[in-house]
Amino acid sequence: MQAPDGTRNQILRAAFDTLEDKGFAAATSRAVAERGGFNQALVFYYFGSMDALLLAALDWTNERRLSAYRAALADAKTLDEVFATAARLFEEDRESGHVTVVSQMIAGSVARPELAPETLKRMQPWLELCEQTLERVLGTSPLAQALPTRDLAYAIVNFYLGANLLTHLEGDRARADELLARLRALEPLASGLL
Amino acid sequence: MQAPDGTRNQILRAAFDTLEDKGFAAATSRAVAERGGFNQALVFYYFGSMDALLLAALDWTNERRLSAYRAALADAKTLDEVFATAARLFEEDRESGHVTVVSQMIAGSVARPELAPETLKRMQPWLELCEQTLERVLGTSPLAQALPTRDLAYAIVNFYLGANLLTHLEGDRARADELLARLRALEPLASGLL
Amino acid sequence: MQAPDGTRNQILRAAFDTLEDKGFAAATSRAVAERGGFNQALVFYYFGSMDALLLAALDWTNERRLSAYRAALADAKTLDEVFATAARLFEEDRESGHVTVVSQMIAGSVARPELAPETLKRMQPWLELCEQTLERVLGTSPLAQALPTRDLAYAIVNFYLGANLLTHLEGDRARADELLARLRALEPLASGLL
Amino acid sequence: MQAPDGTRNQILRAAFDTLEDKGFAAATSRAVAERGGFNQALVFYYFGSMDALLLAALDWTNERRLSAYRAALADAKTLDEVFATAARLFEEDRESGHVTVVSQMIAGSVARPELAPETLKRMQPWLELCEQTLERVLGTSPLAQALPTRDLAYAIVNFYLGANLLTHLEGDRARADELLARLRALEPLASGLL
DNA sequence: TATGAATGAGCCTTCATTCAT
DNA sequence: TATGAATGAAGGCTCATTCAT
Repeated sequence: MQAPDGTRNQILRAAFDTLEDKGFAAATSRAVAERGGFNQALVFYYFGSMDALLLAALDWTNERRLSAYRAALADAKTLDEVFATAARLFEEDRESGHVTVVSQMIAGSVARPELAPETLKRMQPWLELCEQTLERVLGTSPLAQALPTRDLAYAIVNFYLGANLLTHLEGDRARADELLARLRALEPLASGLL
Repeated sequence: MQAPDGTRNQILRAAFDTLEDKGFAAATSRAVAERGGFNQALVFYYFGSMDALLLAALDWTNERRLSAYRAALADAKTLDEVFATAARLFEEDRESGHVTVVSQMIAGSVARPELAPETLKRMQPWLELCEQTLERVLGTSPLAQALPTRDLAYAIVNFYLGANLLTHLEGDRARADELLARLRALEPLASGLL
Repeated sequence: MQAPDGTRNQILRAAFDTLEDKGFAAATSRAVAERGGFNQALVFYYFGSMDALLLAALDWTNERRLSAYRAALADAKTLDEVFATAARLFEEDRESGHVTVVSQMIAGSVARPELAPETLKRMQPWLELCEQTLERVLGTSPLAQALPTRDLAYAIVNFYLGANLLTHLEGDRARADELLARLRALEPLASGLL
Repeated sequence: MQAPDGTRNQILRAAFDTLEDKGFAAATSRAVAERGGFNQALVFYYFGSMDALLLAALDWTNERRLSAYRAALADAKTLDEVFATAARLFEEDRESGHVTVVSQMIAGSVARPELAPETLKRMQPWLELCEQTLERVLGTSPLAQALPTRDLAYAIVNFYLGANLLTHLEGDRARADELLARLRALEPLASGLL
């Protein structure tokens, strides 16, 4: 009962973890196996190829986070609430390594073009969720007219990815935290524009 | 005078080109040598290691672009002019592959931690240039008070990197172009806030 | 009675088929299991090892074909009849893949020396059958005196194996068919020599 | 001066030797490197792939043997002389392992279909040489009319390949030698038929 | 009887790097 | 300055085989 498909999940976790703190180029089957403490051949037994494993790891984190986002954002009605919720979720993402894995997969897709369409496909739900949420909150406000929700969603996701890259490079999150705090402080101003 | 260090520059170019369209994980000494049409061992003769070459390539593009940015922005006094200039420069960056190389180096620094501090060091001038320019243009305007130039600079660079990742993944720049056009259209609004 | 050892035979068939059209070096337990649609471990459950399975597959086809040859040749009294019968049987062999499997096992025995004595043992009945048949038909004719039946039998089997190799390589049987037709046409000449 | 292209030839020799006494399925890059006493990666440095190396080894022995055959057969005018020469050349082939390598490559081409057309291409010169020689010696004799030289050539090559397989399996050449001696004794008879 | 999971060894190939020339 | 040759380590992946169930 407790852990059906235990090994498969173990591999998925190990792949995710490796991607997170060793990065795409170092996420080799050997590295994943070592991290997870299992035999290297199991990667291929369960997933067939490294590409498939990496994409499965992306799916795994995507699903987990998407449902968290959806659940949390469903209750957020005002811009204020959305800001607060998003800040918390984003914090969780960083904590869990989700954004890092996503950005590593995107960056890695340049070296491995076969991954690109698959990775892109997995980004779409985020763009849609972001757009829908903005639509609901901003509606037909002047701000949404100046910058359509579709474009704003794109900007936010871009920012989100870039922020992760830099944060990782810096090794600490102080500067990103500072920026986030500033942005949150802007919310009343933004709310005023509605 | 004729062509001092001709080969060295050739290698630099080849490394840059490879990073740009094959990505960090595929930027091997062999790939670079093949692209540039020279002997693989020359990489080590001139640069000592792949890490050093990659960083040198980053320096190379950084210097070129930084001086272009500095020259162009020096003349931009108003927010309007900065917007116009930045849009043109950014377009050049995308055209030349500069942003791609930067983001690949940043993403690759996760797999190769020795690169991280070096890569980070090479990002600082951009953050500074961005901040100084904002400072000059926004000065003590209300906008700069709500969002300090330092934070705004950080946000802009983040966005700039993330945008490149997604654009590369999508394979075409339509969506990024659209967003950029929208942002430019916001300038009068921003100017009004000053 | 119904289907004793159904699975065992299924494995045998799959091994035979795999040997026939993938060849010795590609006749892996996985390939056999996939071809037969059963679990890979069954190979070892029923046969203990791949070597044993391959030899069993050789036995299987050998037995089937040997009894067919014996039955058919028993009725052939004259050289004429032997020629006709052998041509038909040989055609069946090629159709069924028998010769291919035999030659693949022989060739593969170089890479896997443990197989060699076992494979050789399984070739003896053919040499004997061939010799006995020749003996019966050629008897003490001048031809048999010039080329003893034992040697002629050896020559025929050699030819038979080599012909299969080349035919397989060419991908079509046109040239072998042509040669066979020519040889059959020689029969009156040979009969005349008796 | 002494050994230009030394290593390349060393690899070729090692590949040939491995093919000869370990067989196709065991002719791995490691096995070849170990046999030749060089680094495994050199195989790929010089030949790019195992397939390419194996084919190069086939070329190597083919060229050596073909020129020996051509030189020797050029002087053979009568059937008698051809018989004597061929017997000597064939003996050399067996001594040097040439036939074994050829038959292993042919047999192995079943497992590795990409090799098949290349291997086949390398068999053509033999069929042609054999046919031309027969043509020259048998001319328009009754024997050549009963069994066209083209077909006879095909038969001889088939026999040649099959004989090698069986000989290898038996581990000693006694029986093949015996057969060969018998065939040579038939020459006066064949000459009589001209 | 049958199977899914697991493993250690080995496969071909590519890596960054060194070195003699 | 430049190169071809060479290497040990590591890459993804498949192998025959075992074992608990």
